[in-house]
Amino acid sequence: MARKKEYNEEAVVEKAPELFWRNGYENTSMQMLEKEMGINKFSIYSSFGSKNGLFLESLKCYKQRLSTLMSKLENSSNGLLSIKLYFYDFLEFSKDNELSKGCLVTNAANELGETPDIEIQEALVQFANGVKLLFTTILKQDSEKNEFVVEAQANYLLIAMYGLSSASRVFTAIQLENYIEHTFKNL
Amino acid sequence: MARKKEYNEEAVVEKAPELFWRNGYENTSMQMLEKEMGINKFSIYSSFGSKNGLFLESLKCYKQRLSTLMSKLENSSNGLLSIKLYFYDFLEFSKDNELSKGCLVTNAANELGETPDIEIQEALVQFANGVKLLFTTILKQDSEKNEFVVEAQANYLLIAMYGLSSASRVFTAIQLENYIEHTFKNL
DNA sequence: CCCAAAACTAAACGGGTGTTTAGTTATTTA
DNA sequence: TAAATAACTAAACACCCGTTTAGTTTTGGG
Repeated sequence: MARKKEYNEEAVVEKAPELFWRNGYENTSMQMLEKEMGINKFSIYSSFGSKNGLFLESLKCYKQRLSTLMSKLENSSNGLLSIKLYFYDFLEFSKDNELSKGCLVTNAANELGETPDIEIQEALVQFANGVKLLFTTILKQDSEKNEFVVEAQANYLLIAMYGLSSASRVFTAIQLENYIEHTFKNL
Repeated sequence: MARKKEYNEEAVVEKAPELFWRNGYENTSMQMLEKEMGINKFSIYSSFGSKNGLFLESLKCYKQRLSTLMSKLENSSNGLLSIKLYFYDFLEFSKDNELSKGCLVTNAANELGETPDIEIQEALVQFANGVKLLFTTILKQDSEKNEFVVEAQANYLLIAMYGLSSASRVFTAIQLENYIEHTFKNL
């Protein structure tokens, strides 16, 4: 064997999501990542293979951070009210200054071009499936709803969440609160 | 005087929005624009000044195309039902293949970085204001709604439209239809 | 008819991108 | 302690970007 790494991979990768989240994939350069992560390009490439690889690891980090909110929802028992709270929690979670950074996953989806990277696309789809499943589980707490209603409402809420994430980067907190309240009035 | 232009500015600029719409601003290169518009870079620069200038002109084109739908809504008298129809009309308008290209304005907003171009930002805000004003006008057709309700609902519908545009690039037609129906359920 | 001016072509420009590669330093093991 | 090997530094790589510029062609007015 030989020389040891001077950095901890799991520690430095934590610095990457913030940049991708704030600037998007294309507008985050290796130069910025070098500076933010505190290691140079060679080390990034030897640890993560490519910018794409690093982004995929960043997605994992992001999901883990968001898992706090998702666990809270998963362990709640107030049905729709809990989901509404999740919407508000998400806004708080993604708050940057007066505006929000949106959602790393949604931002990445909005950035997808005509020929998207398959691995990234797959990661985004899986994340969406996870959120929808979570909504479905909570909605089923209300035994009055049959499976078709649950399916339709979960779909509705998934798209509403997607829209909220995207819109949160542009609209004010008051407007977003108004949006959430109206969104749940319809259920 | 001297030589005449071999192309018509108003004709060639019509080709640009499609590219920006489909690929976004950053992922549309001058090379692609040259090919699509059928004139070379020098001509583009002498007619539109810069890539930014061309994009601003493209936004104008896009607004004009969308104005067909907006006029239809403006001249309707079925209140909320007309707005719902506008949502469906928009999906049809933005249809590409099985998925949609979304909305050029929304796509641009989703692409905005930390220090956005002022002119572009202004154009996007003005567009949003126009849509909101249109929704407000239609909502006022229902005399039962006081001004606060109208304001809140217009805001809600604006964000819902923003979300729908963003989501339309990712979700299926059935999912989007389900979203629209839920959106208008309790207004 | 000729010359000035505008429109064209095409190449070059400077800079930034993601990625790779020499060359050096440090550490482990035999 | 010496050879081997992995981690580091930093420069170079090839490419693409938006933009400009030199040089040519076309045109219209004096």
